Amino acid sequence: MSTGDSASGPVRRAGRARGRVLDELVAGLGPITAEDLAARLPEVHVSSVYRALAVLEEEGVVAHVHLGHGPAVYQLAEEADAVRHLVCDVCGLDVVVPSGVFSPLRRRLERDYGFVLDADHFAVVGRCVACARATRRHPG
Amino acid sequence: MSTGDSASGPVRRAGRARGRVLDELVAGLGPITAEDLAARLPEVHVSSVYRALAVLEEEGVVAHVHLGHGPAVYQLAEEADAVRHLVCDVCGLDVVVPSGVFSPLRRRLERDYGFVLDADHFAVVGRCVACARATRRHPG
DNA sequence: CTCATTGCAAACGATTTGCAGAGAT
DNA sequence: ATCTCTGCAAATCGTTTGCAATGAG
Repeated sequence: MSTGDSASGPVRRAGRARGRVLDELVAGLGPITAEDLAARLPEVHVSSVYRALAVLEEEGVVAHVHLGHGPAVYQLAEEADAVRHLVCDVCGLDVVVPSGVFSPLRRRLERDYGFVLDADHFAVVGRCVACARATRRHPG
Repeated sequence: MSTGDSASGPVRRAGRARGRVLDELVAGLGPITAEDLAARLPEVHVSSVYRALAVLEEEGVVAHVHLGHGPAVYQLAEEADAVRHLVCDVCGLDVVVPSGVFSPLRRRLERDYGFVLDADHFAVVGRCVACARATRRHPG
C-alpha cells in the first residue's frame, strides 16, 4: 500500500508528438480536429497525434467533442468546461453557448429518468439561424 | 406547370431490397441498424439496404437516428416522431423519452440563439441510472 | 538499459460509390 | 426497350492498432 498507486498506469516519458500537440492546443486555436492538428505538425504523424491526444485526455488536460456528422474536435479541458456546442447540421456552424443553458433539461432528465446528461461530449444538433431560415421549404 | 413536378426525381420501380427492408421495419423491430437489417435479409446486400433506406427516407417513410458512438438506427418515421433518444455512453442503453421533454430547451435555444434544435436526428448522450451510479469513482 | 513513445502501414467500422448485370414497367 | 434497381467490390472517412525502430529516464 505504499508504492502501489492503483490507477497510476505507465510512467510517462515526454516525446516529440505530445509536446507539439499540447503546444498547439495551448496556442489557443480553439476546437480543432486531430487531422488539422497533424497538418500543422509536419513532424508528427496523425496516429501519433491521436495517441498524444488520448494520453492528454487521460490526464484531464484535453477534452474532445463530437460535432454532429463531422470529426471530433479537441481542446484544452479548461477551455471546454463552461461551454456547450450547438452544431448546424446543414452548414456545420458551431454555436457555442454557456453550459447553464442545459441545466433545466439536465435536472429534468436526472430526476425523471435517472439519466445523467453529458452535453459536453456530444454536440447538440440542429440548424443555425441562417440555415433554419433557408430550410423553410423554399418560400413561395 | 402541369407534368413538371419540380422535385419529383426518378420514377421509382419496386425492387426486392426495398420491399424486404420496408417489410422488416413494418414488422416493428423498433430502431435497428442497417447491418442488422441486412443480417435478417440474406438475399439483400448491405449496400442495397443502405440504398433502400435512403430512398425510403427521401419519401418520408423512414427516419434514422445517430446513437452516440454506435451506428445509426432506422425506424418508421411515424414511430420515431414522438420520441427522443437518450443513449448511455457506457453501456449503450437507449432510453426513449417523449419529445415534450425537450420543448423548454428547444424554445430557449430558438429564442436566445435562433438555433432550431433537431433532437430527433442525433441522440442525446450521457449515462443511464445504472452506469451513472457505477461511474461515481469506485465508492469506498 | 528499459520501457514509453513514435512512425508507418495496415486494419477498422460504418457508410458510400462505380460499374456491369438483373429486373420492373 | 428503357431506365431503375441490385450485387459486388473497392473506395471513403475518421480513428485505432501491430510492429519495429527511436528516444527519454
